[in-house]
Amino acid sequence: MGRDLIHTRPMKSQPAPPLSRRERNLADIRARATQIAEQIILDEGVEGLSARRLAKDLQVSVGSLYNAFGDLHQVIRSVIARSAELLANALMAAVAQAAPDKRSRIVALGDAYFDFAMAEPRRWALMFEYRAELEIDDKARDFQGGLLDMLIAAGEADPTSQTHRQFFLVLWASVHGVVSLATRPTIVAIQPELAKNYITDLVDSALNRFPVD
Amino acid sequence: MGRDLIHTRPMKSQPAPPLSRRERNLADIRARATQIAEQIILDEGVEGLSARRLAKDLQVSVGSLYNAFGDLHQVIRSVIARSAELLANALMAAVAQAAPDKRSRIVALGDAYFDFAMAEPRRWALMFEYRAELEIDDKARDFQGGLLDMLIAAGEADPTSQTHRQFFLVLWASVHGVVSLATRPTIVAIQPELAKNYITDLVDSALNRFPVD
DNA sequence: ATCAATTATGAACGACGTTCATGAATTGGA
DNA sequence: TCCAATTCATGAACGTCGTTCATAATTGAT
Repeated sequence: MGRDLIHTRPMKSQPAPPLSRRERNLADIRARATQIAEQIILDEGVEGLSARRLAKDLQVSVGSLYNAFGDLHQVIRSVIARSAELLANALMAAVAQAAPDKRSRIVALGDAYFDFAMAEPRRWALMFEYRAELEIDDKARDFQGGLLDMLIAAGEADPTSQTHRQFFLVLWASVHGVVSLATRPTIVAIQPELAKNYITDLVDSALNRFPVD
Repeated sequence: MGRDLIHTRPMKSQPAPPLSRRERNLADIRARATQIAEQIILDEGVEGLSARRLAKDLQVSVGSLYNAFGDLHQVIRSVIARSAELLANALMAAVAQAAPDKRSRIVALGDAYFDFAMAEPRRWALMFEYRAELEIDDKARDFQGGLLDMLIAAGEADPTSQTHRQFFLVLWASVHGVVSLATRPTIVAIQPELAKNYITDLVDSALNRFPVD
């Protein structure tokens, strides 16, 4: 199972940070476990992930896995954290490439959010629909607050104004809802090509009603 | 596209068709199992439900439970079906009590959808965010199509027009998204009292943009 | 080379979903 | 009423799950 598409294993070169062998091994296990767990979740959903299987794929004992993570939830949290980075990067790239007017930037954000979810629905579901005891997670809250801030910045709104924040929160929620329905096969179908129009409509509609300007 | 909103399957039937003792017992187990499973799910989420625990609470062997349901997923499906009835009833009651103009009716629908989710978040999550192998469920699709029909009727729109259907689908998706964020504690907070305003705004915004009238 | 501290290991524990042989109960026809 | 035939209830059993733990191996520093 050698599927290392990326060189995440730093071999034994460039020991600028004096990481002990133990620490390096621990970090290595954590990194590889996150990678493999992510692949399993993307392929089969979070239900397909198990400690034993992860350990076997890692060529490591269950005990070692638990020594590196303490909990299977922590592995999942790690995948969520990585996914948060990916989403943030995708959104930042979208605004960067968008035309410099705020309508274009907001539409670009909505489209990118939608594309991200449709490209890997299970990853999106893990981030926004996975309910587990890891509910009370400050990092998740911060991350999602960051998404909102990004949207507010794209809209050139006042990040300190509660009115503005709420306004863009509803906009995000609306796009979020379209994505939630679109990624769910059991729900009345939303064709992907139409969803983009929906999002554009939502943004236009929102901008028309934006308080002050 | 005509579909029954509710699949009224009377669980506990004592009427004319003479139910054999076996059938009655089977039906009784199914009804009680659904009831107890619902309570567990409402209290602890769907993760708290297990066949052994359900059987013990039912004072019945696991085998009997499997004889009545064949699958634990079927018990969950049964709870979902019951929840679908509850939501449909709540929405119908909301339109019935609303003022007779379409704006009031649509707002009432949105508010009722929100109230339903906030009153029992785990039930709502089970219906709309629970991802399992029961994905390909025609009944769920029909039910959700029924919800959309109800909304279209409340908006006095043309149920055969794809444009109208899509329009109200986006409206539903928007409210759905607000609910999805509001029921999720890890996500940036949406205060319940504000959410109602959001929904009203969404409806007004939608009605302003409604094609033709 | 020695040794205390840390890490790796996999057997073990209890709980899970599900199946199955076994025995008890119910049925319809005699 | 009785009796096969059919159906149902039961709990032990299977494999897997998350997690723990005594034990063995390995480490860094001497």
